[in-house]
Formats: sequence, C-alpha cells, structure tokens
Amino acid sequence: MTENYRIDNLDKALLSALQQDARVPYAELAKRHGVSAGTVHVRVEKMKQAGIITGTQAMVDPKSLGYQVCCFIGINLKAAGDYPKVLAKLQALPEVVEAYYTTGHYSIFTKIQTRSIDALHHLLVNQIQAIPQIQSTETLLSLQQPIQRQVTP
Amino acid sequence: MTENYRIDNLDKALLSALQQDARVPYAELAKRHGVSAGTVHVRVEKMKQAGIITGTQAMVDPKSLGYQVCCFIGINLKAAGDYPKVLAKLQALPEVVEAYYTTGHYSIFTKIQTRSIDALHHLLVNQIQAIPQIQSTETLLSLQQPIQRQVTP
DNA sequence: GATGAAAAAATTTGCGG
DNA sequence: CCGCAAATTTTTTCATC
Repeated sequence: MTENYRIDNLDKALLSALQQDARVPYAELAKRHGVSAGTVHVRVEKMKQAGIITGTQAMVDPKSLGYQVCCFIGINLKAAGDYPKVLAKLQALPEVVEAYYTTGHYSIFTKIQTRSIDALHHLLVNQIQAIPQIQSTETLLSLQQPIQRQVTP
Repeated sequence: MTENYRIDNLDKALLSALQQDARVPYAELAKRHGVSAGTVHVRVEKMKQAGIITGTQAMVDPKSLGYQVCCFIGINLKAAGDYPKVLAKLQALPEVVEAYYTTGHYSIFTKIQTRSIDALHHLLVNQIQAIPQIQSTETLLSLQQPIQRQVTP
C-alpha cells in the first residue's frame, strides 16, 4: 500500500483484463500484449503492493443462492453522532451487503439482499427499525440491475 | 447456466473462500477441507456451469486510479416508458458503474464514480440532466463506505 | 461421486542484458 | 526495467475405486 505508483498503458491493459477475469493466466496476458509472463507477474505484484488491486473475488449470483430480493434502505438518524453505534448494528446483519455514509436525503444508505419479501419485511421491522437511534427509513426495491461494472483504468 | 444444482457444505466452503480470494490454489482449498484437488476442481466447474459462480474479478481501488468521488443519483422519468432510452444513454457513460430499476422514491437509481466534484458537476449537468426523458434527479454523495461484502452462501 | 497419480500448463524466481 | 529460462507449483485429466 505504498500509494505512489504511476501506471502506464500496459498496467491499464492488465487491470482491465483482470477486472473482467481475475483468473486469466499471466502467460495469456503476456502473449496478448507482447511481453513475457514474468513482466506481467511483476506488474501485477506492483499494483497489489501499491494498493491499486485490493484483491480478487469470485462473483456469486445471489439469486442462485436463494437471495431473490435486492433493495436499498435509506436511513435517517435521530442524531448525527449515533452513526458509529448504528453502523455496528448494521455490520452484524449479513443481509446488509453495502453501507455508505452519505450527505443528502439520508444519513446512511444501505444495499440489502434477502431471500424473500417476507425476509425483507422481517429484517426491516425486527432488525433495522428496532435500532433505537434510527429515526426513519425508506426502502427502494430493485426490480432489475441492468448496469454493473467497475471504473475504467 | 443449468440452474438446478443443490450445493452442499463443501460447495459453500469453497464459495466463501473464492469470494475472498479468487486466485487461491485449488490444492490449498483441497488441503484445507480434506479432499483432493480434483474434487475441488470438479465442484468449482459445476458451480460455474450452474451459474452460481458468474465469474471472477480483480477488485480495483477507485481512489488509487484517481476516482475520488462516489455518489448515488436517483432519477425520475417523465414517463415510465422512457426507461429503455434513458438506460441506453446511461450505459454510454462510463462513470455510471451501477444502475437499478427501482420502485419507491426513484425510477432509476445509479451509482457513480468520478475523478472530482467538478467532474461530477459536469456529468450531472451536461450528461445526465441533459437527457430529455429525465424529469428530475437527486444526488447522494458518499463520504465513506464502511461495509462492502457479498451474500453468504 | 471421489481419489490419486500423471501429464500439461502456469507461476515465480533469479541471472544477464 | 525487461526478458529469458529453469525450478517450482498448480491445474487438469483420467483410470480406478
């Protein structure tokens, strides 16, 4: 995580490829860009060290694991200072897959995955709205996610 | 993508591990769970075939690529039928990293990454609000993202 | 289905330009 | 900083249980 690393066009190309498929062989990338596999290896390691590549993950389709419902819940707090406490409670709920500290309409904005509408209802009423520091919530149900990508290097 | 595959505890364990590190050697997973590398290979392939594992990706830290600003923009359309047209326009903007078709406060909900507040301003005014089918937008600026994870198998 | 060994392929290291 | 090539490790296949 040394932070200072000036990336060139090869780095960018490698990043793009690895964003699409993290398991693509370095030898394949090497051939594709006219360098040796060793060079690819060195570049990727440097980008990891620099904190540019933070890791790799297998993408799992939530629906095939039985998570049918995706939604966002915007949360407003009674007092801004309650943020850490509420966050700790949200952290303990595995259905909360993302949380953001935001300015604008909500104080905390969360992305939620549940198995069913019933499960969402239960989560909302018994887990989230039961957190005493929360003043109000607003739910946006996602019917479809037509765009999903990463920033382009 | 055959859809029907009943996953067992080994599958779940492999999934969890691959969600954390997509490049972990199968031999390592095999040792960890007391099975052969061949078995791990077969299981992972099956989960790919079944559409449970949709792919692998290197995670890139947007900040280290110069994308300093993360925000959400909620969009309301003039008419619900304008959805496909607007989506196509959003698709063409690389700063739009996610889009959802939602019920609730907004019709379309987007996640945005830009290099700067100026770039966000420019995107909002010249690209997004310039789409004629859009009636109104609302921006939530993300100051911090304290939770980021995937659903648990 | 799972295993274990063999064959094929990829990763990783270090020398030399 | 790069490439080459050897040494190591991993993936992938397949006959067998």
